[in-house]
Amino acid sequence: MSVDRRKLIIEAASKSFSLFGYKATTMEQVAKLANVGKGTIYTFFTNKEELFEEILQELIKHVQRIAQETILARDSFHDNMHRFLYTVLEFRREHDLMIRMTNEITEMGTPAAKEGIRKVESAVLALLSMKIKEAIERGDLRPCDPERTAFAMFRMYLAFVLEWEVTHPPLEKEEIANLFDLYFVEGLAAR
Amino acid sequence: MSVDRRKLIIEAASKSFSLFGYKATTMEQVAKLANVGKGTIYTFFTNKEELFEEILQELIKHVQRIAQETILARDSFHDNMHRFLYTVLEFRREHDLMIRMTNEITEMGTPAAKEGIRKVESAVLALLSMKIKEAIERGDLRPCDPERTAFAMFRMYLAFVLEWEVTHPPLEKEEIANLFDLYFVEGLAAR
DNA sequence: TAGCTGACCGTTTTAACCATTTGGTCACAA
DNA sequence: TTGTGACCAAATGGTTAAAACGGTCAGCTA
Repeated sequence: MSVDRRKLIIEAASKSFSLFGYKATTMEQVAKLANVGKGTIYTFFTNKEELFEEILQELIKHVQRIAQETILARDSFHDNMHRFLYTVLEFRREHDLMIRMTNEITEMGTPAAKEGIRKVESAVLALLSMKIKEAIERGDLRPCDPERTAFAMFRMYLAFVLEWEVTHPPLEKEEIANLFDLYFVEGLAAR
Repeated sequence: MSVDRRKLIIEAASKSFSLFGYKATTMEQVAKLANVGKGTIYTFFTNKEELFEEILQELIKHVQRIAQETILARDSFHDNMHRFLYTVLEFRREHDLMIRMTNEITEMGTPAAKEGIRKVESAVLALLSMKIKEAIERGDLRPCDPERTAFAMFRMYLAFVLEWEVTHPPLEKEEIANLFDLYFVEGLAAR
């Protein structure tokens, strides 16, 4: 084997998807970037969508690994959850392909990009859901539906990190952590 | 005075905005529907935007009145808040003009419709914020920033009512109330 | 003559057109 | 056997003439 053409293609496509988005990335461009003939791409991937899917799966694994690493046994549930959610959203905010997909959704309505974001979020939610389930079994959290709880936590975080600053001055990382703690962990009921 | 032309115009425009949306509503169409000349509209409203604004203000007053009525002194904070939020979102789900604006945002990106939704939500948030402030003063809630709390509550409700059912079976009104209570009022911390 | 109107104006949007580019194939070269 | 780029139908982008639009105003009518 001289060179791993599959890997070359994935690297080229990944770069192009991040740089120009799904729609603006052409198979010819990918072929040129990877120094392979266009036909070669189709020996590894049935079509453009599947090539994108492959890169998406890598992205998901990446964010999952990063998120996993934030969970530290010695820390409290609150600290762990906050770090977890913040890491995921920082990843979303900083990773080129994520940024590009978000832009592509708002500017055009590219279904592939929409599905991409949805899949990443769904993977994160599954992981978060698992962590919540463990916390319940450990006795750190009250019994509750892990899936719904993960959904609620993630949406609230998303709202504070991405939507709040549309109409208000952005919140500090610390402030978001405190709000998360107050609303979700402690509860608002007067004691 | 024979007929209140201003009122005729507002009724016709309201119908058309609800039926076809902001962009697809033409001033000529409104004039025909109202049985007035096109020029007459411009004796009451400086332009299309102001005509829309007027109808939006009526919509905001309407949702505010309806939401206000859900607050009953004899009921608990939890019951009141839930009824409040649910009423607002039911209004959003059922009112023709709200539905049409939401569609217009997702299908095209009409700025007027986007601003419209934003204004209604902002008015609701202000009202909710006030109610939370009262609850804190009354001692029903812990001290917290009313604006941020209103934002968090509303976003979470929106997420459960509108977004959850994109990927899951929809939640019953009762279930949402319970989740709201568990996450927001009681808190998830093990006791 | 005050209130109302629809023909009219400059601008924007739509639609029809064609040239180019695209994702995907396959006969052939290495 | 593995890899390729010329090739194809389909999709897209650019262009431009025609239609439709928001907004105005001279003149009509009650």
